[in-house]
Amino acid sequence: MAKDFQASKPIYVQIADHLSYQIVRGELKTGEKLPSVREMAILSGVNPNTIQRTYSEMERMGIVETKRGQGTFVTENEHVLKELKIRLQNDIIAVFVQNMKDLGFSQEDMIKGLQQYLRREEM
Amino acid sequence: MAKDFQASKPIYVQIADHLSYQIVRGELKTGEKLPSVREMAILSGVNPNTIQRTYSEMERMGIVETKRGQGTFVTENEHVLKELKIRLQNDIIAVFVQNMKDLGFSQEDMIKGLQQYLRREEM
Amino acid sequence: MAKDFQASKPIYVQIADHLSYQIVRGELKTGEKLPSVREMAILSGVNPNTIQRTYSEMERMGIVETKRGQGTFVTENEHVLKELKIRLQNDIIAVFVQNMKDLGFSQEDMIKGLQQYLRREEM
Amino acid sequence: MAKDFQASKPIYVQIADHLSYQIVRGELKTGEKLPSVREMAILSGVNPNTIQRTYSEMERMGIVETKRGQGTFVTENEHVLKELKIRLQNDIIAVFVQNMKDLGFSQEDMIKGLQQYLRREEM
DNA sequence: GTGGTCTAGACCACA
DNA sequence: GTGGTCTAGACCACG
Repeated sequence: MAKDFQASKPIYVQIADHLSYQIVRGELKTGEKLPSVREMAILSGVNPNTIQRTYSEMERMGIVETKRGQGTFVTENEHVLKELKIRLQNDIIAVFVQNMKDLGFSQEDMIKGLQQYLRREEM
Repeated sequence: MAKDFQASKPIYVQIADHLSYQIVRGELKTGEKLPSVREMAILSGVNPNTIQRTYSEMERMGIVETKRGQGTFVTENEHVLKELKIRLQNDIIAVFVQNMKDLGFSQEDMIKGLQQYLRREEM
Repeated sequence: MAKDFQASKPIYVQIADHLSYQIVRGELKTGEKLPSVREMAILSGVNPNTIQRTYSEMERMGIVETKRGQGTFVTENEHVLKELKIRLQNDIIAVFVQNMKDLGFSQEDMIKGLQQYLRREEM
Repeated sequence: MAKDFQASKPIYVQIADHLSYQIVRGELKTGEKLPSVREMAILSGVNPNTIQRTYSEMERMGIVETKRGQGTFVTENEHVLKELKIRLQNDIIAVFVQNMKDLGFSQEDMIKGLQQYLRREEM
């Protein structure tokens, strides 16, 4: 037990997630060009191949579209973006629920705890 | 070089968190003896100094008590444990709320999303 | 015009197609273990990374399943294999029809030509 | 090294096939002059010797006729062109039948599959 | 052993 | 310039 320090997701997934967040939040707008593979590699401090894989995965998921010789662009398919948002939301909730469960909280506790937290924050 | 995505928390904090979780969940019971610094270091694959720091921090927070020549024990102060649970819960909720905010969800959305998720999971 | 000599598909796709054929023809049976990435790399005379990609793609398509530390296996999902056969068949027919069209044959000609060919071959 | 998958046919044969297709489809008309060896070499990005060989082969098959000092022309012998078309058609069908066989389809399956495909395409 | 990830550096096709 | 593919060699986690 307890040997999984740094058991982080693959870098190419981390970057994909990061970009997905930016897209969902509108920081990267629909149709907008992403940094080129090489640029992004420098920005992220990783090898271009890793970014290549990130972009490939995102294309496979329909989040971006690549045009040879032109670049990689955020899809304009709103449906895909909506699904993406739902997926990301689900992941967040799943982590939350798991953690709360681990702490021994019931479902009711979770909702109450969240409501209290939000009420406090509002003030 | 250049592989430090998601700059994880210091190892000694990670271990402290991990132990705190175990305590709150009752896997480590109140009054129970923790593994010695050396044992824990081997279990965690970490330098004993790191564990020393973990235990010091936890003692500072009142979560554990060390008795010279005997070892480190989970506190029997129920109030502290209760506070600990609340603090961990708070951290989880804070992360959740931040992530949901980043995705552009309102407070109302968060609660509704959570409720839906729990309802789905129940089935 | 006419500059696309050797415009062959990527090697990793060629190998995937080759394996798919073997699977559909039953030379690689359902549940059977494929050669390891390294073995296959030597057999094919390519870099292990290329085979890795081949296997990844095939897993993504559900044709094979990989078990960490054990190997890569032909799926036992008959439905997927059926779909695969249909897809491969479709590809073959599409090429055939395109070529025949290029030669100026009508749809009727294609069928008649095929029937004649088969009749001749039977004898 | 080791990149010769799908050992493609010799280039001079590829070019001959390509020209034959154009002739059969009427893009190169009977009696029409083909590009000179040097022109064709540049167009194809190939050594003139290779084109020379292409033209020689095609002459041997009676598909073209070369006139010293004038150039190379598509034959006006309709019979040869007819045979050429039949030969090309045969090659296409042979490949198709072989591939379908490899996939485990019977002769009946082939015809049915083709008919279905054409019917689908019509829509 | 297995597959999975990553790097470094190369060449290609497209525009 | 762009993305796409491939190689060579390395390290990791899993069993």
